[in-house]
Amino acid sequence: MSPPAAEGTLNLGSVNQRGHLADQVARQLAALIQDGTLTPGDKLPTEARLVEDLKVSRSVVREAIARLQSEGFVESHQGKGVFVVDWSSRRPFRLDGEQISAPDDLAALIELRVELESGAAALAASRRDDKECAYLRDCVERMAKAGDAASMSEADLDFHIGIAKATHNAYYQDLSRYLNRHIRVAIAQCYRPPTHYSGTRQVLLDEHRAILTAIERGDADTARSAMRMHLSRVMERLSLSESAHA
Amino acid sequence: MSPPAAEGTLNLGSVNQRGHLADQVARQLAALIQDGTLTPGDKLPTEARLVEDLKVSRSVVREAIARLQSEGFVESHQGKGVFVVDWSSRRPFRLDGEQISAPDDLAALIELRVELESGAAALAASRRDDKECAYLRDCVERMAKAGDAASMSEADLDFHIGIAKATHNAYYQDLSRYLNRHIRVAIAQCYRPPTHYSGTRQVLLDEHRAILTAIERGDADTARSAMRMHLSRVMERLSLSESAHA
DNA sequence: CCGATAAACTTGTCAGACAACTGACATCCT
DNA sequence: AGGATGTCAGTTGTCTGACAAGTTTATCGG
Repeated sequence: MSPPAAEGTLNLGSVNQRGHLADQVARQLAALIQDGTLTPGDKLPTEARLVEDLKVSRSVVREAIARLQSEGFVESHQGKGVFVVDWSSRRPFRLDGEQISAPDDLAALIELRVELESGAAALAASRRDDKECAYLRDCVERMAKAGDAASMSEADLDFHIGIAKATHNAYYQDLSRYLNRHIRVAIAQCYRPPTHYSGTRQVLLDEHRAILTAIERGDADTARSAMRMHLSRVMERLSLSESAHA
Repeated sequence: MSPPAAEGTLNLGSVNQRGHLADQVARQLAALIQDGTLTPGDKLPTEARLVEDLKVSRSVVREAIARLQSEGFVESHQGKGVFVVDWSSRRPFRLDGEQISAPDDLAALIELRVELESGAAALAASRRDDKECAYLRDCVERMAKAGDAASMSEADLDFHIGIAKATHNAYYQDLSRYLNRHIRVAIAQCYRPPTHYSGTRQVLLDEHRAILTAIERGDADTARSAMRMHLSRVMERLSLSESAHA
């Protein structure tokens, strides 16, 4: 544990970023924590100091600190101060918008998704009930009938979420939902919407059907392999195979 | 999108829970969001209404809402109100303390960890460098020399974090670190510290060495299998095998 | 009826005051 | 000399009131 940062020595500058002041202060302080200027155990400057240095009201400072607390960066102790915690293992797993702008970030994220959803497919094969199978079947049918990329994408998302649900494991569901959402947002930002997808449409359908069939049959290993193959090919189609690690 | 909840009809009761008021209000509102009383698109009661109903100051309400924003539950729009977002896919993946108190919760979480760390081991086998191998070797040696359960556990944790690092994928590292921490905290809460672990110590060492050897050899498939076997056995040792899904 | 303006409503920020808590230091008692 | 108790300064937690900025609703005039 390093000695507490001396008050007044933090490079706080002025608040000059976008968004509301409390947002800005929270982001500024988070940056100091994430770049190692403030390390676990360090005490943040007092509220009074921050008010003076940042030229904002105490309410703004307090709201910023409330945010940092919720984000798992700090803990506040009345009468003592606000301290940086061991956030690297306590901060909820989150994907920040700016983090996924580069192809290698997206590739790394999809790589994680490959593992997660392969496992989900295997569990779903073991645990799905008839209703869940019917839902997955419906998703694949909707994909087959989709008239545009958006409908296709929505049915695709529902398929993947349906599989996570069929695992009967809430953590899989939560994480899968979160990853799926962010990956789709990132893809939409990085890649032009395909004007035609007919070239890959049949391939996509075949891949989804293979996954569905394995799940229906209760064949965990085949479901796992089919999902892995499907998602690995997503990566190839996005030309990401060589970008997953720096 | 359901019509906004009518103001005044929320069962807000009084603030009577532990912790600071802003914490309590945030938790209370989060519960309303998570139990479906407030659904995505719904507008929260105004600050003035909350102040009146909860009999707290406006600062407390604002700090609570700041927390909910950071937690991914709501967005606030000046002049309009505070609205519940589609939080189920936008809220960072988090593990709340109370969530992991039952064996079936812990089993579900370990089940997720099995997939994640199996994948990590495979990637680490493909990507590790000599320095990372040396670090893993050191961890296993520390485990072999550990004089008590705490030292063993610490070396074990470092081994797993070292593997996640060797994936060269930041998402794996973040998620692995987060899962490992929470699983250890949950195990410590649910299970008595083993007074003797000599019965399983050799087995544990052998399992870790098998993983290490596969990683050193760059054998992704064997590393994956060895890690899967190791963690599945952790579940068995904790008598969790039959608890992973309800 | 439609467009412009004013008023009302809602969140964002500021400032000041007091409450509750912590730690350091001084004083008192054994 | 050592331990217990009290005081004070510093820090966070809460409350109150005021004004700024943005949105929605109501009013007025053509």
